[in-house]
Amino acid sequence: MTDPIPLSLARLRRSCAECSIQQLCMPSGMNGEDMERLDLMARRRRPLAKGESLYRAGDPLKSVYVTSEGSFKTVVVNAAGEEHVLGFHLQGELFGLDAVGTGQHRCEAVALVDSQVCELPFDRLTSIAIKLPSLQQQLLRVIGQCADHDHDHVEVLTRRQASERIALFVHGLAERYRRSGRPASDFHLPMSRDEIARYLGLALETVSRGFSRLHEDGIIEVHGRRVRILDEDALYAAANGGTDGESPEPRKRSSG
Amino acid sequence: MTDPIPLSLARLRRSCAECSIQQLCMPSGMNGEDMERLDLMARRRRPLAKGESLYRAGDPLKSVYVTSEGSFKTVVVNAAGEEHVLGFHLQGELFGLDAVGTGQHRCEAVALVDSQVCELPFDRLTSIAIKLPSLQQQLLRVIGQCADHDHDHVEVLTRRQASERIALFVHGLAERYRRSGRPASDFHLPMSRDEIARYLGLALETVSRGFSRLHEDGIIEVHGRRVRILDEDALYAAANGGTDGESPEPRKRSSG
DNA sequence: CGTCGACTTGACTAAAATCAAACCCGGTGG
DNA sequence: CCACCGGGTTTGATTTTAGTCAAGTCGACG
Repeated sequence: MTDPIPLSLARLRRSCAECSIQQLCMPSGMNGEDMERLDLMARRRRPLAKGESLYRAGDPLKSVYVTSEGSFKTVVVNAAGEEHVLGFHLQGELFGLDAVGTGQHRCEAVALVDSQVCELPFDRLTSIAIKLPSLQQQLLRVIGQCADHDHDHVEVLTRRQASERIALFVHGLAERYRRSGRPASDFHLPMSRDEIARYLGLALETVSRGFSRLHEDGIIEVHGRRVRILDEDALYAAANGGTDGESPEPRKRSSG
Repeated sequence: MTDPIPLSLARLRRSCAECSIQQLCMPSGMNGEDMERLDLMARRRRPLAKGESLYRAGDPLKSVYVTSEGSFKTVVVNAAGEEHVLGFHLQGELFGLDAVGTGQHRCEAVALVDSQVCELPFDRLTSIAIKLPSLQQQLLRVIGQCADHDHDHVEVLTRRQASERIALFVHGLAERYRRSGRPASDFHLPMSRDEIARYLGLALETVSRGFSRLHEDGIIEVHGRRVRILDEDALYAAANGGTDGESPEPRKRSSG
């Protein structure tokens, strides 16, 4: 593993500016003392090397986390020993809320690449929220948005066609890159085909074929983990049964 | 549709005693005034006839709800016009939190049978929570538990085999009935095969076959919507690849 | 008693899983 | 510099599974 990236102050500022819960860390209606406390709290950053776990299933809820550099996956291992991927957590995104319900984490969070998290001790967060209605509101909203991610996941999983799931997945990633102020139509996948497959409930070969097919159709360009979206509308159409960009008649596959 | 059930006081008390968010309505460390306000708030009950919608996608967040009688489903209709079922909400269960993230409901809630909900205006809930730390804690926990339901749904959907999804679904229902103090191994499904199929991401015929198979195997007894669990361990095993109660060799299908 | 809707069952078809083999690329060492 | 290695990825051939189409059954209700 390579050494953890030394944290540059400029990068830190940028990552905070792009953070999904920026309003938690720097709410406007906050007095100096609270501000200072929250600032201290949120500053606690932690580096993780690729493959390292931030928490594991069964760990007690201590903190929630925001990816400040890199990316994470959350996984559960079922009774049969298979790993299911519950989510990917890109830069600026909050995760770790799976423990709020029971007080214990239900899944394991693993760094996909060398990464940094911003750690938010949960009890401090709630104790400040009690004093600060706007923070409480914001906290609730952020939690709600995490639930929305789960709903998005469900939406992907209920797509019948594998090709639709894959297109929707790529489209969703692009959306999230855009939201965090990063190029949305040209990016590097932090996760393997296998991990995508375990997220989409498919075999890894099926995922690979799906990517190839989108490439063939001129919707995206793929080269390993490098993805470039050529036609976002067609991608979205492909995610919804291909009623638009796709030809309704059975496609001719190559020349044979 | 039949008339809404007239609310009996006895039933009301019972349903409150079994409610998942009972601690929200009757927290212990609460002064008299708060108690009274919360009581008033929570008492607002509303009957819905089978098929009626409680809210629709796009509706602004007003309240969250607890099923006090009957049951609900939440659904989204996708671009292709297909209905996907996101969840079922049995007696005593909280729902409607899908609007917390954006302030608007993302899905529609429909009564599966003639039902009653206990309506909790969200702004009042949060404004009381600000004054009452224990309520805030509890509120967060309850929201977290709703997110857990979504995770359960994901877990079901990532099961490869249709039979596993179905077994896990039945098992999960039993769990929930048990939790709400109802018979857990002999119950009546409030939803149709079609609705189960749309929840599990399967064709309704596949769901029907799955039930029949569990019946054949002596794990459950099914007669339409009447379900009786004969062997809970085997059911759980069937949900996890059937490594236990199931025979590993290819099964002989009946006699002919 | 007939009708309707929900459910079940069967036969066939389409799709994705599986098994298996190549491929590409970055890194390593000769 | 080039041969070799290994992980991740792509591609192909085959098998298994669930979806689709279609017919039939069951039960509730008018």
